[in-house]
Amino acid sequence: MKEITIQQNKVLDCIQEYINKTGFPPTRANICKELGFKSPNSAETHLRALEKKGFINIESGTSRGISLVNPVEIEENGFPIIGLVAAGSPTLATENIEKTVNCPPTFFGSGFDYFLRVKGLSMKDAGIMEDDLIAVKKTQDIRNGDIVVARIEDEVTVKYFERKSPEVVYLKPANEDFKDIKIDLRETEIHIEGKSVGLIREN
Amino acid sequence: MKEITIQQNKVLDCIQEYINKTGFPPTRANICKELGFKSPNSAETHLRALEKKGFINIESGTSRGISLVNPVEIEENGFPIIGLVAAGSPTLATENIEKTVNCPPTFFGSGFDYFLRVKGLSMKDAGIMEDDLIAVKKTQDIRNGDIVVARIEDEVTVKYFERKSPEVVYLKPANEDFKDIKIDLRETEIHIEGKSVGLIREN
DNA sequence: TAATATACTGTATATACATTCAGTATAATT
DNA sequence: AATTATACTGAATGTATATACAGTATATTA
Repeated sequence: MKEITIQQNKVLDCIQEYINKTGFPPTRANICKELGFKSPNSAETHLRALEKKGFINIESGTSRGISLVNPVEIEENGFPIIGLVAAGSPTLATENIEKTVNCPPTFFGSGFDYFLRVKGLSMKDAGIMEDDLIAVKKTQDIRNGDIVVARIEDEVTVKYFERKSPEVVYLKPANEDFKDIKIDLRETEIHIEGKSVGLIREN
Repeated sequence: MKEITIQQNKVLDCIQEYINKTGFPPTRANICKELGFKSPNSAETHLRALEKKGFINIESGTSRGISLVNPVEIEENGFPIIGLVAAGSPTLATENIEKTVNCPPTFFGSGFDYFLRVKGLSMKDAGIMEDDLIAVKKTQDIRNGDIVVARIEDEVTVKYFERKSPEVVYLKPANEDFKDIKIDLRETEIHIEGKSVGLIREN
């Protein structure tokens, strides 16, 4: 964004005010009237300068085709959506990323790392439905009752976490059609990928 | 604000989307192209109807002189959260806004207008839990099975919508502890505030 | 039964508007 | 010394656009 002159700034402000007042952008003639110009070409040249400097867009051949280029997104906050595949750890490898979602990092309070697309209805009673996006925070700081993204061997699941003893952990679904998964840590290895800190559903 | 027809609502949505997309309102021809009309007069008559009913203003003799009476675009990307109170229509009045959430307008596909904080568990089996935020799109274009924000008298609820006949509408909860609400339109007036197009849960 | 609202197609036209060309003038670069 | 950018007036022109008029058709209301 280059520097702007005083007159060009007046024109820019004029456009903004006109839109606020009427709901649609001004014509060249409108700008002339507002700023006291006597030729539509005065407005035209200023508009071209503003376009060249990146402050506005002008749709060619279109009446009132002026649109303001707002400094757009302050931060580019793209968070990846990862498909929850039955096998394998959710990785941030490009091939596993469906797309990215733009939202503030503080969207779900303390922060999160990625979205996981849920398959199945094992957490139905916790309000987590098929194809919902869980906001996952990578952490090992898990407490009983947290909803965790856990991996056993190559299987990744979303479940309630409950530690019964130093050796025994339960992964509990929120759906009576599914059974609790009991894990004896002396026999089976379990990896906690993170925990759910929020949810997004796209209808 | 009188009632609006489905076609008129499509035109209204079209205007809103066009403004969001381009920054300026559409011409009659633009609307025709978007909605598949073959005559500019199709758009014209709808516009006049919308003006008569108070949804838009039309500046006479002015190109693209359409402005929305209820511009939902409050800020760049700030969407208000409105508490679902038992009494009264959810309004965008300042005192009803808990806070605003920043996210892209296209977060849930086609766009939405505000968030509604859900009270109660009547939509539990649809994965809508207490204190969840429903993304609500103001529209009258409702189909059977849609989750709607409906108002009967002063009571606002979130339910499945199902029209049984021209006179009978059912509002169905997604929780066996709650009963279907049967509404005879000849006796009771029902206002559809909008429909749910998405959901956010903050853990 | 007539009148009105909705929902369109299709044609026509005055004018609102973008845009180019021709100038004048001053200040800042190269 | 020659460009280039800024800052305007003034006139000209093609077209983008609003808008009226003439129809067709269905549904609702008085």
